[in-house]
Amino acid sequence: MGSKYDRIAAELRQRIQNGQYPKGERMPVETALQAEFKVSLATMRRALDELEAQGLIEKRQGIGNFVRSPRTRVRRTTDRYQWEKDRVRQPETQRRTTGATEYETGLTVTDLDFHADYRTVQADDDLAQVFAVPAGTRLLQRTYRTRNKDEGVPLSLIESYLVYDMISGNPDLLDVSQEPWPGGTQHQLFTVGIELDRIVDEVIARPPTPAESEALGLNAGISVLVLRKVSIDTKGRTVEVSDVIMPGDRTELVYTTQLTRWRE
Amino acid sequence: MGSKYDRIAAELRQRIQNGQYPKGERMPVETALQAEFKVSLATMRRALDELEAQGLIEKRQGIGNFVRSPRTRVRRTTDRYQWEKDRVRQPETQRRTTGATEYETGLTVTDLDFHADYRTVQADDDLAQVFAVPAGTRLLQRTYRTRNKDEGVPLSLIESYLVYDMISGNPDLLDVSQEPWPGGTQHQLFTVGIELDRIVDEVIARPPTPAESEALGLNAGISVLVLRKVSIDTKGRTVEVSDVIMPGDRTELVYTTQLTRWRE
DNA sequence: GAGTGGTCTAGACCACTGT
DNA sequence: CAGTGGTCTAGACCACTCC
Repeated sequence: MGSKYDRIAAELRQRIQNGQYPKGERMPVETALQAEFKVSLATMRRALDELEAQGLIEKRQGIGNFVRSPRTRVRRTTDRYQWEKDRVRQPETQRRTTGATEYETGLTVTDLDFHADYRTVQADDDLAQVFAVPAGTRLLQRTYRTRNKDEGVPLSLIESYLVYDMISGNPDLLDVSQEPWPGGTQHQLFTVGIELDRIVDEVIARPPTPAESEALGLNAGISVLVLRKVSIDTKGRTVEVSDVIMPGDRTELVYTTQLTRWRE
Repeated sequence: MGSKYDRIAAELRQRIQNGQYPKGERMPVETALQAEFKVSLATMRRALDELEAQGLIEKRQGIGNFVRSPRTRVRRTTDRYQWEKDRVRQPETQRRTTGATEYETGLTVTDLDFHADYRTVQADDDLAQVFAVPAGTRLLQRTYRTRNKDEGVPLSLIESYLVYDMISGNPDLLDVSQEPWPGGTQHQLFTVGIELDRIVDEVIARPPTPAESEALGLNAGISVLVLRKVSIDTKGRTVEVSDVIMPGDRTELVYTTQLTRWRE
């Protein structure tokens, strides 16, 4: 804590907070700061690394170090789970047009970058346990990337798993060229007679793998939010497992827990 | 990507994954690795920093670098919101004894480290907006730390806010010495005639502040999960806002969304 | 080409841990 | 005390961005 770079980082944090280095602006160049604090370049850079890891600055090679403005986060609410279910039994024309904007951060047609990819894989121990099937059971693995229409960077990386034999009754579901499927996964399941009872989301945060960091365009020090979404049908079977990787600095998850009223 | 430290980090990752450096064990000392890869110490350490940021190793000064075994995560489910509500109207003896173990990761009596701290503060713009009150409104701020009985490190840092005038009808609620309150916050609210209708959780991940990093004993590169829990009563008022800071590498949040059945 | 941040070196010394 | 990782220096050269 008493190290030079810690004290320098603290001082620079101060300057950012009191507006001496304004949000979005470039900071003094490293050699200037080095001279001001009378330390070696390596030490100066170490201090700046601290600030980067705390998400306070962004380093851009060849240009400079910039004070970061807080990221606007995309809200992902779970209202859309019910909303998607309600749409399932509407006619297709309806499903295609229903205003998806309100839920545009979700798995809706208009904002998916459909480089969707289908594979059949064998359940590993982890997935076998969640689906309550033997390891090695054939699964359909679907890989998606959602992308904000405006930006180039993906909002999330998704891997979805379905038990192959549970959905093979409708060959269209096994065909990647059918994507995007109007009405979403719940409608796909509906075509093989499956109705969802509930969805369980498990949320963790962890450092990104190098591949995830690359794919999501993450800055150093930013974690990913990992959402495992488990869909359970009215017969109590796990019918879909979906792993969603989201950038930690651009995501906000919202969950509403409705409580039952007390009896009078 | 083609940098030396990246390639070294990748190679070491390999060795960890294939078990050449077993989980929990000490890695070769830095000077040995430096000699093996024929790089300077600084470069070697940079490679190891990468692995640390990815949560793969843990550096312990004066001892060595250790391969990390994956953290066991504490699950925080939202079932306990309803569970806590159900307990509210039970007699106190009941409330004190009901097995809290099942929900021990939550705000229950047995696992709270009650260095609770009460202050009255004025609502800043952020809180004023959430409570839908004018900025400057008097709030009761309660600060907690939950601590696992086994370990020394706090599991979470909590700041809870209540509108002062909404609860001042029961002076006990303003008195820190009344903590821990059997039955939890929902029971406290019950004593001033408030029944909760729903709870909205907003979840984000972000790098820790230095203070949080210190308090939670976080390793470098680990983010915190921040949960803002907003409690809304049956009259539609926001009655409590709670900010919970949890270590990203030791926490798992679980949310269940119940869907309504289709009409036959 | 000028200016910026990124990588790397070789070496010194400090701080912490266990014996 | 010996052995470990942590900090810091001074300087060289590379890679990227913009004019």
